[in-house]
Amino acid sequence: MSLDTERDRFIEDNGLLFERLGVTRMSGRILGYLMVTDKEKVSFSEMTEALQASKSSISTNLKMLLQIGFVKPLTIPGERKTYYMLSPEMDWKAYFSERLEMIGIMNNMFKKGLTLRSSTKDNAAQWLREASEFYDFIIEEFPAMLKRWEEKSKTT
Amino acid sequence: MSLDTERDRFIEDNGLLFERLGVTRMSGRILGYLMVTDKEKVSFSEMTEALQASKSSISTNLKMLLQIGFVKPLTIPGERKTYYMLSPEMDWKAYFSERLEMIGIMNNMFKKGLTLRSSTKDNAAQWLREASEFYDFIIEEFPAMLKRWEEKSKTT
DNA sequence: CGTTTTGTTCAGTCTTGACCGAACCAAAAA
DNA sequence: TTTTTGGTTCGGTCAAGACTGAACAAAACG
Repeated sequence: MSLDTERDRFIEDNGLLFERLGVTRMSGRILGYLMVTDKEKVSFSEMTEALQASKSSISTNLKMLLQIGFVKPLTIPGERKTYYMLSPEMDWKAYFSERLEMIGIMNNMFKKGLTLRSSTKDNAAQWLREASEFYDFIIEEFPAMLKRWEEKSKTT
Repeated sequence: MSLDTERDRFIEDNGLLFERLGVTRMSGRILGYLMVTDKEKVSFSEMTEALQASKSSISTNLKMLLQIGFVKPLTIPGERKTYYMLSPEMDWKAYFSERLEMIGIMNNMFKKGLTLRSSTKDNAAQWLREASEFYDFIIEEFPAMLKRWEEKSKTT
């Protein structure tokens, strides 16, 4: 298999993975491209070219990736265009903390459900309490875990 | 606000939440209904009635919830129908472990990407390495965290 | 046996939203 | 000023998949 088709395959696979994760296929392709391209920085038009996608799709999805912090813009004096690269300052800790918010929302549903029940002793109430206790635990432990990461990565 | 519309609101909200999480709205409604109903067990037809949904939709989504382990079937001697309830043996630990697999798949992409690169020293390679190290860390730490939960919940 | 109850499955519909093309805009260049 | 470049935005299209309804099974009942 040629190197390029293997990379192309990787890019498409990443698109499909992102789709499974609930994000757009195109954002996965953009990130996949940035992961395997040999260019140290990539312009907007190079993306539309490489991925054979419309400017609007690249624009929208690239903006999302910038927003999340996966990708960083890079401008050069005397050059009009903006280049893009995988963000060297990517903060995985912050990213995961954000994702943790969904856990919190789910937990709120459990607690809310509990307040809506007539009985607080039957099976459903018990179930909700256990669910909420587990989520409480996760929400409590996760920051400590991320802190351990901080310590560990600081030493390298 | 009447109690029932508040519960109905909760059920719909749970549907919308599940949708955000990438599962079907209907599965969220079913689970939401089981969370707030006062019945200790609910039959198939009660669900179609309560949620005003088709038998096929209930059938499909209920099967999914049974599969994940959120819901448990309950049969009664001398009765034809199957009843359903929030599973008293719900294993949150196992559930979270399953979800962790997505992290593993993402991590594999990072590692795969790294092998496809010409250079292992440039920014993208560095980015991939850091990403993978972080995911390695999570995958390594999570089981210990779940074990702590085990210990903690065992004492109650 | 038929009939009724309980649920599954499958073809079709309808909605959502990702993506495209074209119009548009801002800034630099000419 | 006019033109070119780089990118955004907006309306429309198209595909995926969630949900429906109807046809189908299986098992209990009469």
